[in-house]
Amino acid sequence: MPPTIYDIAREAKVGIGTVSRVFNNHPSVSEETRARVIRVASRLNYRPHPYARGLARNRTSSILAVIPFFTTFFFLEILQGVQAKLGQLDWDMILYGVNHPDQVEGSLKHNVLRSRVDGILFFSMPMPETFADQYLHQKTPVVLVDTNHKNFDSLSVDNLQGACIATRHLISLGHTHIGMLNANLESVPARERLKGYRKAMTEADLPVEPALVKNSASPRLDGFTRESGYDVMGQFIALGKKRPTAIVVSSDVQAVGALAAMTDAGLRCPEDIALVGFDDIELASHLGLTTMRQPMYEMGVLAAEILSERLRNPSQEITHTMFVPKLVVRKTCGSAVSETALIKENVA
Amino acid sequence: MPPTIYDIAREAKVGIGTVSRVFNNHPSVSEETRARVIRVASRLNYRPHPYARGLARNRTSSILAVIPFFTTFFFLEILQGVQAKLGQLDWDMILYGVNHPDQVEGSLKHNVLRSRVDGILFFSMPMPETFADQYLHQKTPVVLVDTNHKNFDSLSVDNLQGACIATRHLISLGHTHIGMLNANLESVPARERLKGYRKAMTEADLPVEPALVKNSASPRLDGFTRESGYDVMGQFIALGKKRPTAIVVSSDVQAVGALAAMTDAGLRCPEDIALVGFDDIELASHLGLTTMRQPMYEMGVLAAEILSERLRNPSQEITHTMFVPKLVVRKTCGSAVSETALIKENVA
DNA sequence: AAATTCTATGGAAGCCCTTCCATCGATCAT
DNA sequence: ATGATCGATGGAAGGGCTTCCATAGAATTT
Repeated sequence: MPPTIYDIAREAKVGIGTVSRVFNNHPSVSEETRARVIRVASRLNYRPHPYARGLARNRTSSILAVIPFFTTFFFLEILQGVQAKLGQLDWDMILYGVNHPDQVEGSLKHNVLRSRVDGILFFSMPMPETFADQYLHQKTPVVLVDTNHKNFDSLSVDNLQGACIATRHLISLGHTHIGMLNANLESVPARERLKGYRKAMTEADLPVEPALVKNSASPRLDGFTRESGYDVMGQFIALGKKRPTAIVVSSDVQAVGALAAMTDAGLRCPEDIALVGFDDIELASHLGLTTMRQPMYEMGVLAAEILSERLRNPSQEITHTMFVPKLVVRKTCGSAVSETALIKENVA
Repeated sequence: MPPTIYDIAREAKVGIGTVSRVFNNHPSVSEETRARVIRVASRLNYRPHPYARGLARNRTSSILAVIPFFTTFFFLEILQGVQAKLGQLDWDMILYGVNHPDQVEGSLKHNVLRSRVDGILFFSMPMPETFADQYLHQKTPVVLVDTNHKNFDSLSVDNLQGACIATRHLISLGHTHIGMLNANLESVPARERLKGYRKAMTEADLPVEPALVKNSASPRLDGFTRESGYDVMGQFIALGKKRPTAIVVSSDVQAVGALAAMTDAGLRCPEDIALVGFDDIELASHLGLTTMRQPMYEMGVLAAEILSERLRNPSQEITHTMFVPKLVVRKTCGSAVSETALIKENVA
């Protein structure tokens, strides 16, 4: 049996209240007493029982991270950031992964409501209204990452701006015949990225040719898949000589498919068609894909910070923070990065 | 304020003991009473407070998963399996990621010992002896995944067998001049995989030529890196005409580097050199890499099962389970899989 | 009919903390 | 010296549950 606060109190010849005060850094404990208690506690290897604490304080010191297991694993890096912050705050992170988009509601119902937590981080999935109501009502703070809801703090990426930067990069390399390979326009990010592309083109006085703007119609993951990239790239290739010299692709996963389509058609990247991706998934560095990188670790840290802020002050104004992705130049736009340099990239 | 067991008892006109019994499926509650309690509870949206429960039962209904954030993310799939099982058992999973190999001990000390959990899943890292002692002493069950310790249950992959299967595959395709590109032999898996390669070669009466067995000397991640794959492949290529026609590579990450080295040298895979990888990381399917796949989801499920078994019966014999990886045939060994078929692979 | 067993139930005690109120001695102002 | 104030401390109450003991009544046995 691990020692309890009573054991410490007895051994240190103080009351339990004093021991508790020591462990909660309460000011009104004399230095001698504090030192004595700490000495005894560390001798007995005492650690406050988190559940007893939680019960008495009416908070759990743990938060729940709800992540999609079904999309790319880009949020793992975010989790690192989240955890870095949680560690400072002495919070635990309970992880709950949703396996399938359709299950969101069902599995939340069963699992998420069960565990009482101080707050929730909700990743990359639209939050079902029933849950929004639920959490709002029971006043559980929720921070959304990579998704949105007007009633909750959120962190997301400026897709418009990102696509704009990507397009400008291609323009700066001298391309004028630039296409956009998009995901399903049902998806908000896809629409935003399209706007960014349009904006950059217009700014540069380049025409936005409808024939060069293609998107997936696939409902699966809103078209953010390798297959959809492969298919849509096929349409571009079918344009023959009228095909674009460069394409802004709405995600790295699609870019992988697009590259495969090019290989199949005997086309070379970037010589025949240059590509810029979006996301900077792990794959991208391996393939030398030029892409837009989201500051994921930082987003994780900030997400945890915002959550802790809101716990401290529940009535503060709701914030929606936008991160602007950064251009990571590799090979698929024809810049002068050698394969060797690419390989070295991850060494540092 | 959420309702408590007292609210339910009052409303349902029973004692708190009865309510508790209902929620713990205790047999001696009459059907009418049980029904009435459940009705009231669901009307008031009652859920037992997990911390109060934990305190009273002296267990937490949560386990801790300690994973390395610094290696490849292959264990995410394992986590899916783990969670599938935990869900059935109504357990929570607290995630703790270690950011750097050197930090294992330090961060465990600070974070892991703090949270009381019923059990621990420890992934892919050698367990420091101090912790082994600690957990053994406080009788916290630990299950190791992808790592080993004689005093704890463990789940791992049969590296010898896997490498053997990979090598046999190359032999069956007619190769006789087969090399092995290995990681740092400091690493146990690397040594096992070498043994497997040797075994398959010997079985087939092929000579194991020292010149065709090369390994990384890099200490970083024991040479399981893209860079080391690139470098060692360079040595193979430098052999000129005496180079192998096929190579068993000790990990997919290294295979990616090896492929890059081949491209740089103007060699084609599989025409000039065929490759088999190991691990089946996400990348592998995108690159069409033939590789050895570990049944990760299943390992996760089993890990959780073993942990729950041990909780039920702490004195049972310690088990060490080996999984044999499966060969996934793609393109890098020259089998007749078209790029298109490859792309379709993930659709189903 | 009495004695025994069984089933269903109520609720006190206990799990380990935090927090608040009460107390005590010391310090300070008058 | 006296009353007021203050810092340090002890410990009861309370947080929401489980579990065990006690008990009432029904069912069974003698």
